[in-house]
Amino acid sequence: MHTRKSAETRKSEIINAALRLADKLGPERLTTEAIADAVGLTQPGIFRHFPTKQDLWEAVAARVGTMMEARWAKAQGGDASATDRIRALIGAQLRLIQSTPAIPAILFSRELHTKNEGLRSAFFGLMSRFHRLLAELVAQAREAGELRGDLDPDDAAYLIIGLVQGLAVRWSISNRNFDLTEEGNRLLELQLSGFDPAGPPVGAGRRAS
Amino acid sequence: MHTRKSAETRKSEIINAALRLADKLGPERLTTEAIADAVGLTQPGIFRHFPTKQDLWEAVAARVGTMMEARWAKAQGGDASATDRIRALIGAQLRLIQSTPAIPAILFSRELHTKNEGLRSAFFGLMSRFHRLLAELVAQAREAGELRGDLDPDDAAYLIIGLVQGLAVRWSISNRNFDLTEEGNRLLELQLSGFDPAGPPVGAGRRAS
DNA sequence: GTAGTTAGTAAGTACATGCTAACTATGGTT
DNA sequence: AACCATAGTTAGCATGTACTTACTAACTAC
Repeated sequence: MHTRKSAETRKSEIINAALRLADKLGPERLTTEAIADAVGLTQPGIFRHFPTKQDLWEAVAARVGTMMEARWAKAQGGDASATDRIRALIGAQLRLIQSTPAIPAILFSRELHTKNEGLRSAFFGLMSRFHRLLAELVAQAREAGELRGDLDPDDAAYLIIGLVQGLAVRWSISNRNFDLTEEGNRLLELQLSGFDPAGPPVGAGRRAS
Repeated sequence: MHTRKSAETRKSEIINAALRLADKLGPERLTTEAIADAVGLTQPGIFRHFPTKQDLWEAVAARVGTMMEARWAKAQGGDASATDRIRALIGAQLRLIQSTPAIPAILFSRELHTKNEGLRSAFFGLMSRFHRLLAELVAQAREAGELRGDLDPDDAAYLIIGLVQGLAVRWSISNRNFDLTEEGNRLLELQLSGFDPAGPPVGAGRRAS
């Protein structure tokens, strides 16, 4: 009756389902039953692959981590300017959020973090790495004269990350009624224009319109 | 045996406890039992004051709403420049978050929102009003020549809100190991410097150090 | 083809949690 | 001082959910 698959593929399926459902239901309301249904197993079948639900969450976190790092690495490839690499990095992050909207939900779920210190620190580490990456790019761009020389790379990176986070939050609570990457690119250009060494566009001192 | 208080004060105590515990446990893990313990009642005693838990959440949301609007209004009073009113508004918001850290947790809790459409739209409305307020201040500052004339007030307001949200998130998942308002003020100054019509500080075109 | 391993199932346990029902006792009003 | 509206209690129900146990059937090695 039941179709039998290798543990590897099943684990992967379960993690995928968890990511999909964590978005649909919210991370805390994600039950093993819901996952089992989605994946075509009985509820206890989940525990064949993950001894506890916490283990499942850790696997999900690991998956999210590798997804992110892979995209970050790819966005760094090539020999574009530092500023363009910032654009690429943020673009990659926005596309990832768009394709896997559970990520911010999990990342910022207070529930998971209070219950699960391991997850909290894992995500904190992820965000720290993202920040470091961005700050380095800002420093490079500054060095290359593409950005203001008085810019603190750490703070500039925080502002850019805030842009992404604020956008993700707004996207989520607005029921996703706008295009994430489009809006994100516009805001990023505005943010970068504020970091421009040449100052704002010509004629910006007084109202443009 | 039990001390008996007026329904008014008890309701207030319950809401306070809910706010404190929503921060400590996460909004979704906040149980009526925990609230009852904190307030010195038995668990069913809560239901004497709020027929359902949803009613409690709505009362909490209303409280948060009035808290925010009161602070916003106060931060607007006086005859400071538009830019300084932006500083005051953001400062007020940061202090509110610092004194009531449950607020971002509740505001962005996916769980509450999926379960409770009323809350979702209430908070969405709150955030929209905040954004409108900020955007108007930006527009005024632009009009007064304090900010770049090419600035889109809506987008600029989104960036500033992102700054606050990103900060709140980082503060939360870092276990609050930095001073929120201090960090916030520094980042706000950086953000505003990017909106300055005069461009970046003198000598910023190349590395300052 | 038989034996051992393991993915899967059925049935059920333990416990948390929102909520109800029936009763109790406090404290302001008369 | 008696009254009584109501804040509060005790006991319990219904439901949801992580996890267990004991078994079954599919795949794999010999």
